[in-house]
Amino acid sequence: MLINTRPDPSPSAHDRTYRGLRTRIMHGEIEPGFSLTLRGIGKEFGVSMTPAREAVRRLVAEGALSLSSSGRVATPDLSNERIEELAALRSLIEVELASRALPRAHMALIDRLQAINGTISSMVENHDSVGYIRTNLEFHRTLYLRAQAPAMLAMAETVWLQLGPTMRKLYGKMRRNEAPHFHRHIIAALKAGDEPGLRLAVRSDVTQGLRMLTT
Amino acid sequence: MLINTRPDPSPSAHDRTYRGLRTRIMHGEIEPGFSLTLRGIGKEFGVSMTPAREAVRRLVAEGALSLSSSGRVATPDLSNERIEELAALRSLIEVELASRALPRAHMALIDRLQAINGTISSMVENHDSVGYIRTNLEFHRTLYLRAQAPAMLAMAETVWLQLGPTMRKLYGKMRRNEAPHFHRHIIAALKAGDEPGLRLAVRSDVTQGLRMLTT
DNA sequence: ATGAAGGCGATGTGATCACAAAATGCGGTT
DNA sequence: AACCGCATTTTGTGATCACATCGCCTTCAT
Repeated sequence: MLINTRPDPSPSAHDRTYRGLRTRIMHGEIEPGFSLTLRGIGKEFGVSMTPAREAVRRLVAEGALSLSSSGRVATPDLSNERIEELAALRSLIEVELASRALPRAHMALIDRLQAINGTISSMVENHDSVGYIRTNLEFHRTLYLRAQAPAMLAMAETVWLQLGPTMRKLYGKMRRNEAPHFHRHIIAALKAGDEPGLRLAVRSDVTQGLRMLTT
Repeated sequence: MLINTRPDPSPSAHDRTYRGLRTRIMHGEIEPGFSLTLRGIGKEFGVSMTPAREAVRRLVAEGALSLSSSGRVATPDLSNERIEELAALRSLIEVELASRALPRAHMALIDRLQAINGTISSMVENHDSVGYIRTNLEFHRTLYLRAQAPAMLAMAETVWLQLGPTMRKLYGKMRRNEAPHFHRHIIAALKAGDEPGLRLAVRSDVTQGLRMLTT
């Protein structure tokens, strides 16, 4: 063995661009309605227009970006009806994922979830909204990974992506010092092996935040 | 008024390519594992490699095509676990869509569903498997459109797309003359305004076909 | 006859270019 | 001072090209 200790030796340019944009959108670093240009994206990631276009097309296909009639690309400004739909989808899919993860949830997983929950609290104290969103998603993803259902998890992440820019607005108007309330219910239900309780806790956690956006 | 009676004056080249490939995949016209080339796609749709690449990237993002490590693109050959996941997703989302469509389902809609059901029967008689899949999806889409939930419908169509090539195999080994059995249950539940019955009928209809694939 | 090695063709990737359409800003008019 | 029209600039689209890589097939040696 000689060189190349990196796991992925050469991520293609369009993939780097895609991933970069994706995390920025999912973590709510871009406000809804913000408009992007292909040349700007290319310049930012040091690539030409071609990979930038491919990354944008991919994100448009996933609903993370919206394409105006003239081809202009921007982060979507969601209507209340669409937010309600996406919240319902989160609830449907994530409750199922949690339910499937429950029989496989050992103590080590619960410990990790509690540690992540602690990080979320510190994010709240530091008023770091992007960090809050990122760590909150990490909490959910850590749980759902145990479900061993990659297609469902991908679906859930697609919904997160669509809600990303809107999340920013949500946690902007959220009252501070509000720790992740229902996360404790989720952990308690996991410990007790209480499936109905887990379903209710996940549904509540997913629904609570989005509800204050549609009013 | 002079020219241009078409509703869409100039669908972009990549969009025509995308739509063409999409319907062929969703309707099961391509067998699982079939491999495609960008130049071949471009030649088929009369465009250059650039729009073909964009269409392919979009379809890969939706899970309709899979990308090998070397960048080769092919229709995915789904594992049994993935088929089970996608069937569960269909069940979750489509039951919700049907439930939301129920209060808006008037007699005209039920008549149209019955007409589509008749077309499905004729497709079965003619041994037209592609026509069967297409008309079957039309049945579901017609119902779900009444739910007025575009994000959910898009999600459901993404799942259909992923199952498209696999559907071909299913209806190949399905015994002929088997009319759409649970569709009658769906229509009956719609007429009666029976929500639990509707949920059960949709879940059964979605699950029955996929079950014989995973065995 | 069989297996390996080398070469040739096919294929994906990314950059660049020409072009059309849209947006922006400037200047003139009322 | 406000508004309309035109020109300039910006931006997306699609085609083409150069290049690296992968696969396949031929060919040669054992």
